[in-house]
Parts: sequence; structure tokens; C-alpha cells
Amino acid sequence: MPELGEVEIVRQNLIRWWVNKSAKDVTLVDTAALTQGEPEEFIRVLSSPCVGVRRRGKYLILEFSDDHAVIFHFRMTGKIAPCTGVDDRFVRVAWTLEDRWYGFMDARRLGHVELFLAGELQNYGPLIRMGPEPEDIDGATLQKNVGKRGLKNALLDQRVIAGVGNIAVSEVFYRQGLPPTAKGSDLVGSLAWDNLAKAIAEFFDEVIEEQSSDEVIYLNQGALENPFDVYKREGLPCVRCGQLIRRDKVAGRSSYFCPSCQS
DNA sequence: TAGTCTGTTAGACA
DNA sequence: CTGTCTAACAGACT
Repeated sequence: MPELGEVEIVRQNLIRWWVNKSAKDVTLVDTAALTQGEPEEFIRVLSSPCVGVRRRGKYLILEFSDDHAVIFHFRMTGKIAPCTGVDDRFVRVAWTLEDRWYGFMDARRLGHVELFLAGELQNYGPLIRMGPEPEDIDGATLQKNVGKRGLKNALLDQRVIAGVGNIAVSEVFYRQGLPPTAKGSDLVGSLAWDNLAKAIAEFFDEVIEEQSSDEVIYLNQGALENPFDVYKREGLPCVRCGQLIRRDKVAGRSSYFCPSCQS
């Protein structure tokens, strides 16, 4: 669930499911999922009471009562959701809470989990370098962090602003009328930057509002309906002007856009 | 069938 | 500094 909104939904779910409780039946199904820490200690920590769940950008941070923390990163296809048990398809870590099974599921196995002492978190590079959360960043800071480079490339850089992914870029650019190839230097005036910062935060607020559920379903995993305005809508009419949505590769990844509204 | 695409990101390279 | 490419991996789609 790679973008900020989906990770936040998982955070809120875990607060309901796990905080002030202890998991049982903790099983590291795929030892390769654990990229920092020893399996035995990891299982012991996950079995101790969970005292808090935090999020920073796309990183999910679970705090446990014995002064350890566990960080999940879902990359492309990972998620934490209810599951059937250790034999469920794609399950990499499984556990029970109040006799119900939950798991870290990850079809592509690009995601991972890491074990830390609570005090070590402040030395974790990705968190140290991470830019401000969308709800905290102002236009001037965003402009400074982006500089003059390609806007899409910059926004995907987690040091510039936390949590933005490829979907958010397409959707926010559409809402702001920006072509996918816009440069930082194309955005003139503090108002334009304030609006961009606001649009990013609003996009994620809407995702959290509209997609909250026990299991986030990705578009390519059988979601009933595409909830986005342009993302994955190549060849379909723009909802504002009727022109056909196009897909171009920008910064190495697909950008969906309306050639008329975004020029 | 084989090739192409994928909601991420660190690291290599030009 | 900037941009572009790749690998890590595996499933779904054309």
C-alpha cells in the first residue's frame, strides 16, 4: 500500500487491533522478510504488548513495551490485513490477536520488516532524511526542497516531501492543471506553491476518508471501480473536458494526464 | 507464449 | 546537482 494514505489506513487499523494487546502465534513465514534483527528476537518482540503505532511517510512504526520498535515498509505490493493463517497466499509474517489471524502480505516480496531498539530509530537513515509530512509542509518549504528540477521527480523523492507516490503525482498534477513534465521553475509565485502543498495533503485526506477498511484493495487486485480521476484511465474521456486521457513515461514511471487541462 | 507492466527506492552511472 | 537506468521480485495482463 505504498502511498501515504494506505499506510495511514493500516496504522489506524493496527491501533484498533493491536495496541495494548499481545499477539500470539507469531510466525516468520518468510525469513527473508526480516532484513534487520534476529528471527528469534523478532518473534519475541512481536509477541510482547504493542504500545503504539506511528507512521512517517510510507514507513509504519510499531512500538512494543519492551523498548523495541519494528518498522514495516510495503514497497509495491505489501500490506497488513486479516488473513487465514500461516498458509495464506503471499503471507510473510503472521500472528493472531483475539483468535483472529493477521498477516504481512506481499506478493512481490519487495517489502520488508526491520527490528530496532527504540533508541536506535533516530539513527535510521530513511527517517532522518525524510521530508516534512504533507500536512506540515508550507509552500515556501516545498519550493525550496524541490528547487528547479523536474517536479514529478522531486515529489517522488521522499527527502522533499514524505509519502508521495506515483498515483498521487498523476492525480495532484491533474487537479492543479500541471503537465507531467512541469519543472520547479515553472511554478511561479508563493500562491502556486501553497496550492500545490495543499492539494497534496487534500489528496491523501480523501484517500484515507474514502478507502478506509480492514483491507486496502489495490487497483490491480480486483478493486471494483477505479476511484481516481486520471490514474489508469488512459484512453478514457477527461471528466472535465472530454479529451482522452494520455499516458506518458516521465521520470521513468507512467504519468496519466489530460492533454487539454494540463498544458 | 513471451513480452510488458506494476501504488518503491537505493545505488550506479552519465 | 540532475536525470536516467537498474535491480530486488513475482503476478497480472496483452
